[in-house]
Amino acid sequence: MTSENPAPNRRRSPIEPVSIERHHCTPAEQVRILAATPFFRTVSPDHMLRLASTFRQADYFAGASIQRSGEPAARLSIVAAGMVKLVRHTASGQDVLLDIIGSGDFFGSLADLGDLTYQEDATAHTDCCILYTTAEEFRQVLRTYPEVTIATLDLVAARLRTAQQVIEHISAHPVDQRVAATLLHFARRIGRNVDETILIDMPLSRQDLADMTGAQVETVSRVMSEFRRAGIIESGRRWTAIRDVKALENIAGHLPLTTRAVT
Amino acid sequence: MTSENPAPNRRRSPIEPVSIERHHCTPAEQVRILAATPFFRTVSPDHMLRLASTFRQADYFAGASIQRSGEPAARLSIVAAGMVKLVRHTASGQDVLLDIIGSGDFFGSLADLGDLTYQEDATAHTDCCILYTTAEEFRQVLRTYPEVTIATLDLVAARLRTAQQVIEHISAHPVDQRVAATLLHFARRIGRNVDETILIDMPLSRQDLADMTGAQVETVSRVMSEFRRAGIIESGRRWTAIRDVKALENIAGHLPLTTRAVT
DNA sequence: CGTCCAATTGACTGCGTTCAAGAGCCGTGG
DNA sequence: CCACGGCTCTTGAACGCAGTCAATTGGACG
Repeated sequence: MTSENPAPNRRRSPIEPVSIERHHCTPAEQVRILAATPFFRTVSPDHMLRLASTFRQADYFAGASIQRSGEPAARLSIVAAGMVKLVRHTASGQDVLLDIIGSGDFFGSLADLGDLTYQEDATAHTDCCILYTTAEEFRQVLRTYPEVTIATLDLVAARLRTAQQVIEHISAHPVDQRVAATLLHFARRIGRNVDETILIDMPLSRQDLADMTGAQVETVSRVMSEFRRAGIIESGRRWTAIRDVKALENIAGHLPLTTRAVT
Repeated sequence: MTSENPAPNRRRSPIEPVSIERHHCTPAEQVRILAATPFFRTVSPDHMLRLASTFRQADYFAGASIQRSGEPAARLSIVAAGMVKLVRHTASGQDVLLDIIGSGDFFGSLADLGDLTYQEDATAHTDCCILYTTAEEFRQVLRTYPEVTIATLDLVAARLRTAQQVIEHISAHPVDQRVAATLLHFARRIGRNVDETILIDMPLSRQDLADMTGAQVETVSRVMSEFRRAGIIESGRRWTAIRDVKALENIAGHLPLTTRAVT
């Protein structure tokens, strides 16, 4: 049987042509993307033009390194397209995956004086397009546009709250609950309703889930198999689908890792 | 034997008269304390006077509840004197202690729109004095004084970095390393050099350490006994002393939980 | 068709939790 | 001043969740 003729019991991958990520943005697109970002929603279009000119662009193929921990924290980066992994490598060799972020999200330095070096690696999780400015230039933007500073504060505060939620989960909940919460986290951010299920259309390996939940690959695999056997989820190479959100929420303890539904 | 005549083998508690925390601040002290806070360092004295008038004061005895998670996030609070515990109670009954903060630190709501209810309990860890303003008033302050917004952003960004460090530790390091890192965390914040040791002059129960490291009381007790037997630490009812910082740093993996030396 | 890597599953180990009992320390009240 | 009660802390012993090691499967791609 070919891929045109799916197996009877298992529906075929719901992401049709493996949508190719945009790999480069025109200047007009840059402005549009930046303006839509939580940072700059309040900025008027003409100011936005000048402001966007302080940003440069860089494209990366999946797997490429964007920034490395320990390097001087020189840039503030915003994801224009694609997804970026934020990873801390520990001395013991275990990786800690802080988050996988998408279009409109930021990473890098906010130019806090104490923030002299990057604390984590940023890697292109898919092919992606990054808009970046220097820490100093962004600092200048903050001084010029106070409403941007407030927006930035809200973004960082939201991320702090998420981080504290993660601390709670890793401190006090068993692995299956943490995996469930992580799946709901992505469902809320990028989930789309498809065929009575919530489709998470992104690569999310067992290793990724393990690094996000502070667990081992094998453990996550067992948990995911359990979920699959219970009819709660379904997953393929580049996607995961939640068939029974209620069940997942029950397992996660009614406490999803992120509240915001939109990015 | 009286407390004037210490036991031969064990030096007596190094905190002399169990210093009584100030329990109420005069208006002048309020202004001085607020002005010394990272929020308002850049504000000129005359502006500071007006600004301080938006704050009210409340005093709490040790153990008293200051805010409860789930309540509407109406206040931004700053610790004027004493120490405050920030705790999340989990459904399973286990507590997660996010931090114990002191003079100049803040907690509560930054008036982020999404931050509608408190995410954690705040409890008076010692007798303490809290200066608070409403979330709305503080929002107005941010709009009026952009440099305060930038300072706030830096504070929240620093706290985010600390939280991510905690995530790394709890995800990837065994309990003894986490306890060591937590002791160093407090040593850097409030440690004083006394008799070749670093004295952490605050109540810090095994339960507190357990809740901060995501471990159980018994496990922390074993680890601390191990440290004591190795001559690394010494501890009493209201204090902990580090005799061998290098050893602790080695155990923690040269990665203390906080970098800043001053509050 | 063969190679490579992710995922799965099983068996065993061990760190940390859980359960339980005892020791130390302190405030209180007789 | 000492005895009592309640608390935290400590230590021991057994259990269990998750980690580790190892072998196999399965899917993607050249």
